[in-house]
Amino acid sequence: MLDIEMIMSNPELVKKALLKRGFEVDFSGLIELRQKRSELLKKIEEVRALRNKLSKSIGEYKRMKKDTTELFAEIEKIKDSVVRDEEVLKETEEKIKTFLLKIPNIPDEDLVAGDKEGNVVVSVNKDQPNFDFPIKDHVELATSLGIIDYERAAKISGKGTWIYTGLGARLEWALINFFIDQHIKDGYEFLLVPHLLNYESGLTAGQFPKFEEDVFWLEDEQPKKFLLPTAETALINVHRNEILNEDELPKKYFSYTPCYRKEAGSYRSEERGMIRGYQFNKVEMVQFTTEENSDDAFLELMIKAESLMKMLGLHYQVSKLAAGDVSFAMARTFDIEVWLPSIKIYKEVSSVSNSRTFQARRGMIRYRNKNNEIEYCHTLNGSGLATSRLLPAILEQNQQADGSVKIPDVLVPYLGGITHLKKVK
RNA sequence: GGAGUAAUACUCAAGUGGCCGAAGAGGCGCCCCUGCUAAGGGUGUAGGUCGGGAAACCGGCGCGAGAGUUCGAAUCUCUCUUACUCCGCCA
Repeated sequence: MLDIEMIMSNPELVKKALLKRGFEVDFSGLIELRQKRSELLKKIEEVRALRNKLSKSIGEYKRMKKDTTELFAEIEKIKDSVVRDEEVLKETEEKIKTFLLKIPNIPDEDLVAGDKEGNVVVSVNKDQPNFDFPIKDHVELATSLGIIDYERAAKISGKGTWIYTGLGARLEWALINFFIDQHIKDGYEFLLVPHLLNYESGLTAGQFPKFEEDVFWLEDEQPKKFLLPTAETALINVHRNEILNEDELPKKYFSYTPCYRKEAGSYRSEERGMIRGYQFNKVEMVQFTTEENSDDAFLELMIKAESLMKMLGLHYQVSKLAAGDVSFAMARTFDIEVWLPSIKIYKEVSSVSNSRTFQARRGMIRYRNKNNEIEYCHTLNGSGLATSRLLPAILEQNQQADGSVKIPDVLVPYLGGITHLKKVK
């Protein structure tokens, strides 16, 4: 949520900034609502103050056994005068909130305007791998190595799913464990979080109200719950409605969860296999920090995510997203995209973002600074990393002429010393 | 899933309609005493949010959340949430 005071004091500037992400907004309605709110509030508070005073007097009179008829007559005069105003005020505030909740975050100044065509590759790790043999895509590889079972997954669940089998499951798990160990080493606290979240959590993270359609709902639960689309949604909400102390910041957390997403019918042929599914695995990092340390935290998350990729020895690029490609709640995002040789495309395996105070305002995530003032936290998140997309990349980038796949060295200890996945048929 | 109890400030806790934004204790701040690591005395301190104001300050809301009764609600009524206890079921 944006700071309403900022919008009120500079609507044109905010409007212009949002236009960078292709979001057109007209604040004239909001300004009117604020005006209305201000007038109503003044009126209502005056009447309430008078009423409180009179009520207090009644108490005093009664204790002194004095006659209260006059006071009651006076109170009768103002009693219902603002009832209607109170209703209108409530509606007005509701409208203001609803409006604000649908405004996306302001992109950082250094972002280029426009949609994802404006994304810029800011760095590249390693050269694209060269193959002196006809390469296979990850679906072929996974099938011939016997590490993924798509057909049985379709049988027991449906489309957009798969089963990791045998060494496939162990490889996926090795990735997750490797990441977990790295984050622990870097001083991040490991949280295993609920996967079924309440509405408020989605609202704070910025998924709702705009993207309620994109998640899976459990309608039978009352109040209804949704399956988290990323661990970020849970992690960001850990300190909702809390006031932290500055000296306990930054808070650094990470979690492993499956991510459940509807991905409404957007399958392209290039996204077959494990590139896009209803459920995928991801290790996610989150930081709560101060404005002062916000940019450093972003850098840290970036470096951490990249270092994981480097340790895996994969070819990837880092993209700085254009304003229009940055998601609703975020002010800036850098993506790490891994190279998939079969389709000659880079696919996102990590997204590092800074929401600034956007999520904190929605969820009242605050801290008390050294001067004893209350401020909003800055919240940041970054995948570290999305394992379900890494496995295909490892298969494709590390495939050998004989159809086997070399396991990245750092994962070998997690696989009981296995160095290669070998063909089973 | 059933039945019951509870939710008050940083923590514990008192408070069944007005004198309660809230006793008391701990904690924390300051001062004194003592002197060697643990104790004594005094004193101060109550959050948050919205609005007005240059400020001092004034006012609205606020005792888990929401609604209601009332001139007036921490206190009465209803709904919800959460925690605990017992029973049932279950990895």
